Amino acid sequence: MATIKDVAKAAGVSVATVSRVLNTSENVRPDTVEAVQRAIEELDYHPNFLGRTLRRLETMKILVIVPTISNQFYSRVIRGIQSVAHQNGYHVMLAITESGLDSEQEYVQMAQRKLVDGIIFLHSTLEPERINELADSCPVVCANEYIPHTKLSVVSIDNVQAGYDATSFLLENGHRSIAFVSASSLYSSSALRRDGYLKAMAEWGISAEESWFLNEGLTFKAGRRAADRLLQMENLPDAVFAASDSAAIGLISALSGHGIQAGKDISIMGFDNNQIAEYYIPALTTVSQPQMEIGQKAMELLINKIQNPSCEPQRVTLPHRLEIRASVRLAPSRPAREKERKIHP
Amino acid sequence: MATIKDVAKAAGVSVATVSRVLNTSENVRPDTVEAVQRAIEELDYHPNFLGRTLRRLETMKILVIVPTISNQFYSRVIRGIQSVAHQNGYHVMLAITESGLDSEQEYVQMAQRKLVDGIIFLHSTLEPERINELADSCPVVCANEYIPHTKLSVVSIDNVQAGYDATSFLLENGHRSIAFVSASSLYSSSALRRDGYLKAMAEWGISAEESWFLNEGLTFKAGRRAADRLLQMENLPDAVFAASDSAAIGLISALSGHGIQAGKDISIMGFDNNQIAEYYIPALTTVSQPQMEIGQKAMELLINKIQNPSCEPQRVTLPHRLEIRASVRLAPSRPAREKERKIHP
DNA sequence: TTGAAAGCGCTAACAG
DNA sequence: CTGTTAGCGCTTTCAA
Repeated sequence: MATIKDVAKAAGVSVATVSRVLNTSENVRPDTVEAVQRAIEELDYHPNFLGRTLRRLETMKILVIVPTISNQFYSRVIRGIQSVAHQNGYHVMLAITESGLDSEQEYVQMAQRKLVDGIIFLHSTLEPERINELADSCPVVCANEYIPHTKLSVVSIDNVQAGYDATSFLLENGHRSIAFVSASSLYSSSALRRDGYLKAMAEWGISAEESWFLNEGLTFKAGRRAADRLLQMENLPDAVFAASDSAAIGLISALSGHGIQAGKDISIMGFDNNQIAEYYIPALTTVSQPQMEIGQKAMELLINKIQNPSCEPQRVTLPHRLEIRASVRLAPSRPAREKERKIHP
Repeated sequence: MATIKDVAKAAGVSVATVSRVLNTSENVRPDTVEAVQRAIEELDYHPNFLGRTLRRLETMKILVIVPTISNQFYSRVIRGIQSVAHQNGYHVMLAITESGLDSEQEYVQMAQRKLVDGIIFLHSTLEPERINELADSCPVVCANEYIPHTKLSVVSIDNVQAGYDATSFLLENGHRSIAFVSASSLYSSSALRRDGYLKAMAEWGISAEESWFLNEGLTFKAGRRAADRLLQMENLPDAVFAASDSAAIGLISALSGHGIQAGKDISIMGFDNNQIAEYYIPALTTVSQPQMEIGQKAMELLINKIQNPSCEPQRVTLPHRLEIRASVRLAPSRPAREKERKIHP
């Protein structure tokens, strides 16, 4: 491996000059530049960025902590992050915490060890104090989930409003008994959507029954479990609002195995508008989130924080949208043209 | 930021001793260890790994080049990679090349610049020569796709056999006119599955018609496009073999919009056994790949290559399996118990 | 416009 | 068992 020294020697200049050429800096005579470049070419030299990194004490890497990438919601947020990262010369490292294989704690150390310049949490199970500690020594932002008792920047939709809109839509279309499938309150988003759900129900004067809350989780399997519980009830609810498309699909699939058709015998509302929602049979009515934008904005905030560590944390709310398809039975009177209503925060 | 020097000073020892303690090395008196640890505690010292990295000239990072992470196939392979990486102290960086946003070339430079210790390609659009060049200066392995004219280790299923098995299954169940949806030959896996398809068709004395080859791609949208073409044919084929579950689902969804039911009016075979396959309606008959294992094995090969650069490239073939569900109509005579036949390479 | 030299933070011989 | 010392490869003052 040729080093900068070898190039300097070959070009008959000092390492400082080579360094200048590498960084396309000015103040080098054109013929010197050329000589250096020839030497680089001849030696097939590639600068070792570790040296630069150590010297500059910046890695140009950021860490994204994500529960799973099997869910399209996260993969789209990550794409958003990656696009902005790339535009700004950053590289993205992923910490997938699912299954506890990689302890979050362990990854957080990477920041303290200066292996990354910042962290984006797409979800966290760490205690707020630990996060605050971390945030004191390293730029951190949250996307999608809000971590209580911390003063971090966070970008997400208005989950309360989204839960409210989804539930209202069900109510407006004549559904009254509405079950709610979500993750436990480990996810702030789930808890907030539930608040929205409760608010809408209250407005219509309906008090939700205890049995309607199915905290089975957000996965396909969770949906299936929720279906099992639904099937054991005396009265099947009119509708189910699931806090993820995967859960909604698990639900529909399991119910269909018992001859219950979504969109006909029962209405199912999903959340996220994953690509499959459009292709599922029946196509899923769901709440669409601007996933790419969430990622992009989060990365922008992080870069801002890296460049200007003393800046104030921000709370960015992006718009969601109801995506009306076939899995929710509409009231006969409902006009068809109201296909996509955009709700701004 | 406290450095190793500060700790040394505070503990009244040399930096070498601190370094020894950090690396849990032997040969340090217990009370010295304790003194150092106290100093570390007091100063809230976190070692800066960049120093170590530069010194050891190894980053303990590997790069995974992947076309997309929105497809569950890739996310599972990545999980496999990550699990083995983690066990061995490596961290994973992702290069998502989809949409040409991140040029592959650019990422490959990271290896040359010593920012990563090795690369796993899940797919590549680089010319074979460039890959070979790269492989000369950096450990590289391929997973899933085979890159022709290169001498890299690669781990995948036997795609010819898988294509053959899937097609044979359709043939055995009475289907004769079978369309084939796949990506263009940019993906070696697609080309190989096609070979298997042709082999099976030939064995049954059926010559595939030109119009049966629908090289629309592997995405949901590709499946939809394939459906459009199917619908324009004079005679709808008996069955379609799609080289991905997403394409199969796009297909089924689009056909269903025209009143054609998969599993009844037409048979659809998918590929990959994504989680959705089980939850789709109708559930997808598909070829299951051991995605996690592919990733794990690839990472093992890479680590081996890193530790022993002169080792010979290997070709690892993992078993696939037919997953029989509802989207393929079975011949009446077919015994039900042959539910899962495992085919070893 | 260029070079010499001092590190970035850490590790690893080599002495003692 | 511990300290001294010489770098890893690069950038960046400071002089010349």
